[in-house]
Amino acid sequence: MHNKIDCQDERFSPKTNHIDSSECQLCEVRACGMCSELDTATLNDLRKITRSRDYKAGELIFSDDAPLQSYAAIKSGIVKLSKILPDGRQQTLGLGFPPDFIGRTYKDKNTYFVSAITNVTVCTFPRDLFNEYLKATPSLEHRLFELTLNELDAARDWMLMLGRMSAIEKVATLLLSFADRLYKSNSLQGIPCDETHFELPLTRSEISDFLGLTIETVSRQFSLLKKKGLIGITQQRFIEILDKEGLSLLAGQLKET
Amino acid sequence: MHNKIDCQDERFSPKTNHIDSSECQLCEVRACGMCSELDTATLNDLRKITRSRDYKAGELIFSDDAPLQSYAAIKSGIVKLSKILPDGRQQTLGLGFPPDFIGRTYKDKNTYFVSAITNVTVCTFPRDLFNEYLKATPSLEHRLFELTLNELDAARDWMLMLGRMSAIEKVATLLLSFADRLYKSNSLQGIPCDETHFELPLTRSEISDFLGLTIETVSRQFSLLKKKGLIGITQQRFIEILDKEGLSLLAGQLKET
DNA sequence: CGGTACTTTGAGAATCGTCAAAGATAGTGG
DNA sequence: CCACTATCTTTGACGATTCTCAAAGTACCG
Repeated sequence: MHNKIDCQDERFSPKTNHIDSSECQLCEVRACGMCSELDTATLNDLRKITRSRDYKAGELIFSDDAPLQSYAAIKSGIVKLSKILPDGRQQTLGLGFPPDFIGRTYKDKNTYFVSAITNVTVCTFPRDLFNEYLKATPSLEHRLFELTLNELDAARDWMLMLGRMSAIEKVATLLLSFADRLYKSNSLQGIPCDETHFELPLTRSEISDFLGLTIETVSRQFSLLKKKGLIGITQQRFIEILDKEGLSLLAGQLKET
Repeated sequence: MHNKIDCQDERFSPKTNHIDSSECQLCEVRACGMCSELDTATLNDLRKITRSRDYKAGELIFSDDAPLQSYAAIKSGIVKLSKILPDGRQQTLGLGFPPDFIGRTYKDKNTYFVSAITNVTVCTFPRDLFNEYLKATPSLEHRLFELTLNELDAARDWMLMLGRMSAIEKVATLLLSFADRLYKSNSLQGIPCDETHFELPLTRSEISDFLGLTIETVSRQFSLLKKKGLIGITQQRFIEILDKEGLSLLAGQLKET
């Protein structure tokens, strides 16, 4: 019985916890995540097969080859999706923020890795049971469809960046994107913040994997942006956007006037 | 009445045709496309709001800024999705083959261009009416969800290519991908073909937009592959794969032994 | 305080882009 | 049938951007 439910791959930290009903009501991502379309009864049913689980920064959540045993929804923290070429070259495909859903529905494998960038808490759902819910609950499938469409939009935006932008444009684009995303995410959770200051949750190495560059090139672009007075950097991770318009111009999404 | 149905943007070739019921039965993409999950009654309903439409090679099908008036399903031919930076740099996001669906559901705009690579025939559906069908028909939404997941998988494969592959690897990957896709597509339609000979439907310029390279670099990689004896080229467009394993090795997806 | 991991900076090399020109192909009209 | 043109492709020379390799600097943690 317990086996059936706790079917997360046990090679990685095996700790999972049951979810009680008050937790769902209090869940920060209840309103906008995959659960947002579910009525209380359905949510309660789903809750019974759901386990909460924590991952430390850097831990692997799903591998790209092991059969997918469960799906997950991010409650807090940031994850990255990535692919690796046989010779070790790595490309990050996108980031997952709360309340993103992770796992490839309708296939028994992910074709990419999912790993924790920061400490992460997720709700996990055993694959087989969740699939049955999905089949029986069109509103849930509808919500997942919408989330998937958003992911596809994001993937295509990054394709333009990867294929056609210079190193400096890529870095400027990433910074603007983070400023926006973190601001919205923090505001939503009631955390005081402003649009121009934020902490980059990624190392230079993670950034380079995301932008299709090397660490050194990324570092050079940061130095360049600082020298141009467009951004300020403190402690390597804390970014201040000093000239948002200038940065947007560099990012190449605005037409020069 | 006619306005309501023929709401395709009229700036582009305005010719549309009604679909009669026998046409749906004979449709080449009936079995695997978005219609595959629909029963006869639903299909007949949908058919009433559907119009067939032809586009010549090169024609624009959907723009990236005009409000989306209709969706479409590809019956024959190949389309490309692309984005353009304000300064004119272009990136192709993917190709659409029969029976792909085109158009962003649940948003009133595409964020990319869709244009015909070859001559193309599509079924078009007025947006408002189709949305109502979609809401009322979970099986249709399920099918579109599956197609979208496949698109997302494809987009992520190309992200790895765009971000981390060298020019020669990109070209090798593209050729292998086309050999496979065209072989499957032709086989499905009963067209005699083999896996090693095919006609590239893209110009060098379209290839370069797809791979995130320049025309010249693409051309040089073709010459290189020819010189290495991995491929043969006749009339610039007809490709013969002479050494599939060697090409796969170059594409970087196989581990060197 | 020392060790580890991350970041920055520099020098030189490789890859890819730019500019230019010549070669090939397809379509047009005489 | 053959020039003629427009478009696409190939090739070359050169330059710019990015990568590689190496070393020094900085932050973090016990």
